[in-house]
Amino acid sequence: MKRVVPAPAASDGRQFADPAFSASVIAWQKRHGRHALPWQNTRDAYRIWLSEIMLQQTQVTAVIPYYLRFLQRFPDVQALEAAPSEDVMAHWSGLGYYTRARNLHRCARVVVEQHGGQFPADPEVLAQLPGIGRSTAAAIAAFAYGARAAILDGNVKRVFARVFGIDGYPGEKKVENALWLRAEALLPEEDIESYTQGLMDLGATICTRGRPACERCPLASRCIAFQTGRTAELPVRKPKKAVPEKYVAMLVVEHEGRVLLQQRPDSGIWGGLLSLPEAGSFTSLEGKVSDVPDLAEAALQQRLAAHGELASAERLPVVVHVFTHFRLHIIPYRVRLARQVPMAAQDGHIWLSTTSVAQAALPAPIKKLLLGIV
DNA sequence: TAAGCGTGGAG
DNA sequence: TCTCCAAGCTT
Repeated sequence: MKRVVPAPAASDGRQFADPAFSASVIAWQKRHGRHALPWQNTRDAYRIWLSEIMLQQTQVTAVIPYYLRFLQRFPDVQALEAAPSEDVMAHWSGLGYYTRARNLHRCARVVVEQHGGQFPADPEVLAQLPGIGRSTAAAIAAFAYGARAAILDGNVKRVFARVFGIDGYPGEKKVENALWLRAEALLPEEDIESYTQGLMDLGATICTRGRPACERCPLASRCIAFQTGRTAELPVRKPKKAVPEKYVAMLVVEHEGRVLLQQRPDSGIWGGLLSLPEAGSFTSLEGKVSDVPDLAEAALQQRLAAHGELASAERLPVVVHVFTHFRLHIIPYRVRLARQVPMAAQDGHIWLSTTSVAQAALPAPIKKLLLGIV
């Protein structure tokens, strides 16, 4: 005897389709959305690409001045492709996540060399380029070419988690897949630009993390979080973890109006940037803070043997810099040399004029430290 | 799959 | 002062 089996839920997300949803977003965006950001009102794929990369994990207000300076120096993909990497890194200095800058430069080369200087219109092709993932590819394709492609950034995740009452941390694969399914299913047939921008604008100006303005939200009547008083709980927070403490001694070696810097490796923190030479480092798990001076002194002597004769050394105040995943205590030593040993770019060392510090490809806290003392 | 990767603004 | 995390991608 046969049992009646309920039809399996469509795994392609068709059951989530809802034209009224996108209609609400589009109508709201046209009337209340943002229309004057520096990267809007253009179809220039280069400008749109640049903005999307800068905006990854970075807020609009932080991006705007960098975007304008970058565009002035590198007005098109050919200019960027032809530029030396130090120049590119210098214009990214302070914006963070520096892999983005190196991938940006790599991507410019690929676009010029393999795509005739034209960004592809197909999101799947875009997503093959360095630094461009699924969501960024969709945003570029939508804004530059009107392509029908779904984004899923932090704004969309927040809006969807609340409107559809989706539990679970969105960083979790299972939850993210469920969100992508909604994103694809809810795409309108037309007016992709307004819809895509509308989702971002809703998340940025109405459906904010704290104190969302639900009374002005066009989706409130269909929002599960709003109806059930759960806007403060959704989306589910990232599980908290202990933040490791790291300590590093850094050398501020000055001589005749120049400061000694060292190129950092491409991988790891501040990858590809210049920074101060280091002399001893450890995490809170390995040793004690009180050991740092001794570690530094020892490394100091070795280092100085390569670069000159030590005239004086002085401890500077500790700089604490907080990253997303650890806290760094920088213990700077100000060192003056009696004479400078002739030195080529060994180990990636360079002498930088102190008047050039503000323009250099330095990490934010190092630039700030140097500008305060040289 | 989850961890690594910056910085600054908001609350 | 402290917590949280933003227009995510890469390995």
